[in-house]
Amino acid sequence: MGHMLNNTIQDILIRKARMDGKNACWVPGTDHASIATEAKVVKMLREKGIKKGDLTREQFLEYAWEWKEEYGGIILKQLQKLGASCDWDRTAFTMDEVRSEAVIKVFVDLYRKNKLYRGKRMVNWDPEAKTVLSNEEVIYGLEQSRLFFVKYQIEGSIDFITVATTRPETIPGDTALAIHPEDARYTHLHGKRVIVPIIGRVIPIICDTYVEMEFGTGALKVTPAHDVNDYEIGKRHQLEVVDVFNEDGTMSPEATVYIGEDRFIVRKKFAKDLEAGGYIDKIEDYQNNVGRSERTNSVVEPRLSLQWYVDMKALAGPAAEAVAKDEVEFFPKNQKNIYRHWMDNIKDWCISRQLWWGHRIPAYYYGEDVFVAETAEEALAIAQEKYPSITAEDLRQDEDVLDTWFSSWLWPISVFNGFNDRKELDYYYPTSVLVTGWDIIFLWVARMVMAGYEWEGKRPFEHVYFTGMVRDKQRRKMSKSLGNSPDALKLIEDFGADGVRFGMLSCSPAGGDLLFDEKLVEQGRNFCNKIWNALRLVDGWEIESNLKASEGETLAFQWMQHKLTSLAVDIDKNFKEYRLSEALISIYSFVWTDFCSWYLEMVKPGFGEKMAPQTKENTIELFSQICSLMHPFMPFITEEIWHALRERAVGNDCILSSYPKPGNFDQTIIDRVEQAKDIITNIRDIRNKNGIKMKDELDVFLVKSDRSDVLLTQSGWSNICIKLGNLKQIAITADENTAGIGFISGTEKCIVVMEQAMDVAAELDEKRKELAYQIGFVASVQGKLSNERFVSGAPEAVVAKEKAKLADGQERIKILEDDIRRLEGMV
RNA sequence: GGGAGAUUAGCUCAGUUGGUUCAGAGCACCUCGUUUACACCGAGGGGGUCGGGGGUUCGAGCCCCUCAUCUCCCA
Repeated sequence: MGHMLNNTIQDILIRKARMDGKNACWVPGTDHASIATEAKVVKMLREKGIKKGDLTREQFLEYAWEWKEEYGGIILKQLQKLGASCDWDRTAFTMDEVRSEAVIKVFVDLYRKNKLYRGKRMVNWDPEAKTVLSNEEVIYGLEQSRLFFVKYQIEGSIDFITVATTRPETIPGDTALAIHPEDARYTHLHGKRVIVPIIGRVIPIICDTYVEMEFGTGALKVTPAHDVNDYEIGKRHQLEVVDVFNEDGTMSPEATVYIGEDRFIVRKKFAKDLEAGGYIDKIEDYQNNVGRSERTNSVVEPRLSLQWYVDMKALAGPAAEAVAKDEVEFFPKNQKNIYRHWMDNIKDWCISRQLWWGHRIPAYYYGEDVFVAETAEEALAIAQEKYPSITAEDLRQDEDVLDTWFSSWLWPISVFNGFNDRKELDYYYPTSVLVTGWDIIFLWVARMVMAGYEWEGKRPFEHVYFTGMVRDKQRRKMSKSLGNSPDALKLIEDFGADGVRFGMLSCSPAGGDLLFDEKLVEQGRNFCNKIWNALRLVDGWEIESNLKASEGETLAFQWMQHKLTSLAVDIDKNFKEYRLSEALISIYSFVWTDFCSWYLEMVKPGFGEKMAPQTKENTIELFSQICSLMHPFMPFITEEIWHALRERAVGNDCILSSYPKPGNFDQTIIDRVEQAKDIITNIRDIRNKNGIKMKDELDVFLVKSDRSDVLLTQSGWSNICIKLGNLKQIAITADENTAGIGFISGTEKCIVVMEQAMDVAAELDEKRKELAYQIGFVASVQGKLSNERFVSGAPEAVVAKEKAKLADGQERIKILEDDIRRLEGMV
């Protein structure tokens, strides 16, 4: 679902840009997701009874490519179903030829610039995938485990010191026992040594302030090969490093016990042995934070290993500055802080992955020497400078592949083949906008910015729009592994692509998470249905060529035109700030409420009647503009309607129509019609409350005033009121005591003439409430205006507004008081 | 432990630089509806002390402080 939201947003932006007349280029593509894919392929092979170890690298890759061909297209297919208007013939893949070449070039380039190195580090190791994981790929969670209190005998003594550990299986790797230097309980042990239970190794007791005196017994076993902190302690005290695990999480020969057996089985067995040997003091239930691989869910093992690293400090500078100075602008803004914080604490990037599916590292070894080159031949040539006699067979290429992100971070450049050919790059780079989820701001966004400055010296994109995460109703992130993601293609089938797009977007402000609910796409579908029915209505109108558009129809059309322009102003603003959800909602309400519920009703001919050609033409024009307005959000239905509305020349398509532009509009026309709507709504309410049927025609009067005169002289104004209010007439009266139910619209007193008895008491009650409200209103305004500091301090326009409010309020109070007096006389 | 953010209607969320009594949308809810585009609908309506407290200001949902609750990120 994340993909659906993300791509809906990208499609909206690209369609809008295209309709604005820009050369809009959207390159679709996928990455090779090395860990996930390799895991899937291994699993598939296992189901076929094939073990990865039985295959050569080449054989395995053949299967992997097959798998990729079969399943890799799913995302792209979903995109197409969703209506994504990509430049499909540019479709790129991180492992295709162009992109692979870029990866290798970049690796070599960084190596030669000394920004890439090989080093031994403690890494997050996934024993199931047999690969290194980045911090971002490890998920920590509280898990129930047991805390073993193990007794270590002091050398040359019968005394013991007890150590608490959750991992007894690492005891064979212990090379020291650490205590806090100020821990009074253990002062007498300074300089002594202890014997590792069962193993028999004699190890020193060391003092280190890292030890927490309050935790466990205050004594810590140190296993430098299997714990990040222990490794640091080990370095400080020059401890021996004993690696007791193999790469698949089984015990290594160095462990000397249970060699080849799995770490978790050994944990149980070894604990039993300890117990049998009398080494266990006690065992407590314990909750601790356990890291698991995001891909395989196996418990991550800290492991010491030789890996390739990118020197991030060498790349971070310009990238950090670019975002700080908004040269690369983030939407929403708050992501800036998160980015800065990460940049300030940047760590080197481990890019080796112990997998086959990916770009094989272009490093070639001869003994202890490393030669880095784009090809084996080139590497050989370099090697021969030092060792003239060696041949290609003597060089051994690194077995590992590169982290997938090491190819993704080049995307803004590599999709244009920019490392090879500048033609397209010069035209399209820097790109305009990147749309992505905030969860990969470090993995992807930050690194793309770095790569952009490193190789192009320029930002890769101007804007980054971070979408929220799609979550289920329980606020869990939707993911394939959780299985809580609805089937996107099924959703599209059930609700239509436009319905799904609408639903996803209508509730998705920039950066805010989206709680997915089928109700949302249902609303989208309903909207599509509504528009479609509007088309059916307009389509069915028959014209009578000698009819002229009525004044009411003309005013209705003008009102819509001005309102549409006013809407275009809002939309333009919303697009500039990436407030797409707001833009969509404003269009939704314009189409459903203003166009369907009001405009179409204003111009709709009576039963069996025909319509003026101009009115139909106006309506089709309006509807076409609405199609353009909605098109980026709902491309399918708008295109369909665009062509159903009228015959159009080949190539005259909604997708290429010009997006309605912001411009000047006449607020007066809008306001007058809005007031007509208000009056009509009031009349309908009065009908409702008094049980007056819609088909009973009513007389309505506006009490004479300058403003009511203006309204009634507006051409077409009364026609609209009469039609939608189903009135006999709407006219001015000088008699404010005309019998009937009164209401106020703006500052106008209106009276609906009643032929039947009305509920005077209820009417009075309502009027009194209204009066109380108005009195409060006027009092608050008066309070402001009588405040010397407000009048002198606030801007003139604000003061003027307040004065107008006061006058309006006083006017309304007067009308209400008169009306109440009149009603009281009727009781 | 460090950092970021949130708290507005029954639910999910808007509310842009403080300026209408400004509190808004959708869904849900209530009343009415066989007018031939649409019940995936129409007309109308009810509903919130903007988490608590304090402050700045002529004016606070918006700015500041504080408390409470929650979420996320990093270690």
